Amino acid sequence: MEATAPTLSRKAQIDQTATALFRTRGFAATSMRELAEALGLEAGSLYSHIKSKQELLHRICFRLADDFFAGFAAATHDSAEPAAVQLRWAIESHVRVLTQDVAASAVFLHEWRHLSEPARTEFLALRERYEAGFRLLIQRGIEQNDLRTSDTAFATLTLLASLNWLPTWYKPEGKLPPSEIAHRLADQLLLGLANS
Amino acid sequence: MEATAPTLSRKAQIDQTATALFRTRGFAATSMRELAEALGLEAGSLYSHIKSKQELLHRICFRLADDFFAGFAAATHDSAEPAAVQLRWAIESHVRVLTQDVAASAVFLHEWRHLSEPARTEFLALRERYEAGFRLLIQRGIEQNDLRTSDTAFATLTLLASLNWLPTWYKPEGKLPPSEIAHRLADQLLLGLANS
DNA sequence: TAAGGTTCCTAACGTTCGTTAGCAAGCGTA
DNA sequence: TACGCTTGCTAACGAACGTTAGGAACCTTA
Repeated sequence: MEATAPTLSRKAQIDQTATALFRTRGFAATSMRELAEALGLEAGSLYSHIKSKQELLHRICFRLADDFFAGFAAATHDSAEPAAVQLRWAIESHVRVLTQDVAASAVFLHEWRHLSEPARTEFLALRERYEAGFRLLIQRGIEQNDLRTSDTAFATLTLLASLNWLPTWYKPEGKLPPSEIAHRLADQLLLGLANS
Repeated sequence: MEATAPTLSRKAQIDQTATALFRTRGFAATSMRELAEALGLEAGSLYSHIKSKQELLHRICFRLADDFFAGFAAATHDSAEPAAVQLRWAIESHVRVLTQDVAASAVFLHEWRHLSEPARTEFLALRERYEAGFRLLIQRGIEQNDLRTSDTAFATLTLLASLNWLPTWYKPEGKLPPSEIAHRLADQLLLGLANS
């Protein structure tokens, strides 16, 4: 068992439906019977495909973590580029991952608390590593005199906060394409609201 | 019954403990037995003081909504002031409410989904009204040539997003006093990260 | 002392929860 | 045809859930 690619279709379907339910009702408030009904089958049948409810949450959260890291790595790959430019790319990559799967992003951002140990601790460590990446970019941007802020850690949190609120209001069918959203977000965060 | 001020102390104690638990474990994942144990009594005893678990969530959410509106009204009371200044005050008021009771703020921001109807709909309407207040300030700031943005609604969402992430990392015992946090947040959001 | 209110208890209710066991139908491959 | 794999079913398990009923101890006020 656990070979390369058997039984991926039905499992993926369960993941997707679970993601949508976890997003709107929350992990704890979503029952396996609800999930089963949304898929058109009985609760017990789910366990032919998954091991537990916890496993679903685990897969959703860590898959997205992988996506964020991959995007960040790509955005900061060209280290010859100024840090401020790399930061803008990292912001746009972050937004791209968020908009690519809004439901999974919302779960990733809000439902990770319900991960059982040791996954929860592992998740938080990953999150911290990711934030540290942004912090370093901002720090280097300041050294290169392209950015300014009184508190790097503070600025990092605020920046990611703005980005991470996106899944609460973003609608894939909205008029703004993800790339445009990413661009505007980066503009507003880097240039501010005030007229110079 | 339901007179002016009988039995307020124990009830308030329950509210406070429930707020802390709802924040860390989430509303759905917090059981009345857990809540009772945290207060040093049995589950059934809670119902001498409250009507239901739902009532607890309702009170927490709507009390904070009141606080936000009161703060906003005070911040924008002097309509002779430029909109950009009123906006800064409104931001600082928002941060003040958030930091005054971080646990309740976190519940307000994340657990309102579990309000049952019609409270949930009512809550969302209040939230929209509050956001509209900020939107109007930004709009007027643009007309008065003190602010600039390509999309008012967009800027409003981003601004509130930065503020609302605060309860996830703010520690009352931290080195920065709330007023300083409010000031820095307003600065970063209004002036941006980039060097002019 | 009597009355009323507050606070908390024990015990239990009906329901829902995540999960398991055992079985059967359908499938493609040998 | 026979095999193994996938997919799904029914039925049930023990546990936990929110909530209620009924009673007891305590405090204050009359």
